[in-house]
Amino acid sequence: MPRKVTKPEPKVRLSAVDWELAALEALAESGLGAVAIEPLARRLGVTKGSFYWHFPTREALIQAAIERWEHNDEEQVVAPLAKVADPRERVRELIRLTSHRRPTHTIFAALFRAIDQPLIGPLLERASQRRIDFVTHAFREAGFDAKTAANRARLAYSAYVGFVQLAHIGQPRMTHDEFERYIDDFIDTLIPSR
Amino acid sequence: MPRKVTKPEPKVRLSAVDWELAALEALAESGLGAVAIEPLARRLGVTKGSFYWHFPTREALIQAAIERWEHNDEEQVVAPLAKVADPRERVRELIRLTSHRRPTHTIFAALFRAIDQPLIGPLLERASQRRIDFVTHAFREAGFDAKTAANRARLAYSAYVGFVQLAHIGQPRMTHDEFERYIDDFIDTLIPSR
DNA sequence: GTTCTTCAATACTGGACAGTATGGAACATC
DNA sequence: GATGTTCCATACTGTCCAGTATTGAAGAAC
Repeated sequence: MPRKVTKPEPKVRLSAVDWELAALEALAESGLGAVAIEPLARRLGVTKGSFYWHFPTREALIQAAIERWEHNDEEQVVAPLAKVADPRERVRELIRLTSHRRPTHTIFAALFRAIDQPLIGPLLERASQRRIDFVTHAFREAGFDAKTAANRARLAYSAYVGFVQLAHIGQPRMTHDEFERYIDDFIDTLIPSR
Repeated sequence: MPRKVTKPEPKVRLSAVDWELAALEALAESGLGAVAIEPLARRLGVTKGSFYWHFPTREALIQAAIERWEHNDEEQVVAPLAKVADPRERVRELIRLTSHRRPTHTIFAALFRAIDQPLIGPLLERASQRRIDFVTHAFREAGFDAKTAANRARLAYSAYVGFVQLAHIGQPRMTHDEFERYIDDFIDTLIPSR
């Protein structure tokens, strides 16, 4: 017997971090609009009285949550890849890493759907710039000239952003093998093996 | 002297079409959330009493508006291209056509940000499938095998979707020439000139 | 010029949520 | 075991919007 659809977690006591994590969860599941005090409170089994002790405002929660995500994302995606010496292999790894859905990419997609919101736009601008720079640098190391490297990085990143959106409606209805084949083609197209 | 920021259009009398066009305008400017009866009424210089004469519900308005967009889009983008005989040239034209911002692409981007909404998801699924099929078919005619054509079409469409999103925050801050060069590289990458 | 149809204004109800104010319960500390 | 701190509940207010009900006004039809 499921304990209740929206698990009102009879947690003893909450901290600000609990609210941040719940916010990210709601964001991933149902978008930024679902990051609302009262629904989150219901979800956590408390009332909004709790929330306003930990945060002054909804915006502060969103701020804290996305900072947490940004930090976590940097740590789990960018940092591990910096160690890969061969630039072609580095890009291959990046694509492989980002092409398999993980919670952080679900959040990434949700953020893009909220790109109009005041805090989210600048966040995505920063994140996008970092990623594009990362790939541009790798392409340069791989021997492309500056302009070509920049363009190809933009192309790769755009394709990633688009793919993440499409995956959200399950548009590229593919089997696992088809998907792998797609990724391989993707890589071959962007990084021709000379 | 601007007549007033939100132009309360002292129009004599409105039709359902006026509401649909206003809905599309609001959608393009501020997303689906802005397609709300009362704000639109203010914008049109009337009250919601008018709206509920023409439409039974907000959903009906959205339905009508996106149908209008879908029809218009089919007529202005897909149809003209079907005439281009050479498949490579056809894809080139498509990319050129869709890479320069026009109102319909702004709407396309806004729709993607509302992909969670009940009416929008299925719409984008249909539209995406049509576009991907279109490009896949062109690639097949250009001599690619079935799988490669499908993958490359997916890649191209994903890049388009991502690009449209990024353009919304002005992320690929490019001059006109840089942009043209980017498009050329994009085309060369996807359709190598043998 | 009266009647019918079309469009719009006014004045509601109701729901969802942000934010405030205040009181209460549990816990630690001394 | 009284006191202070931490966390939460309750009970508000205010805002925005969907949807309904009713009335009113302008033009068309007769």
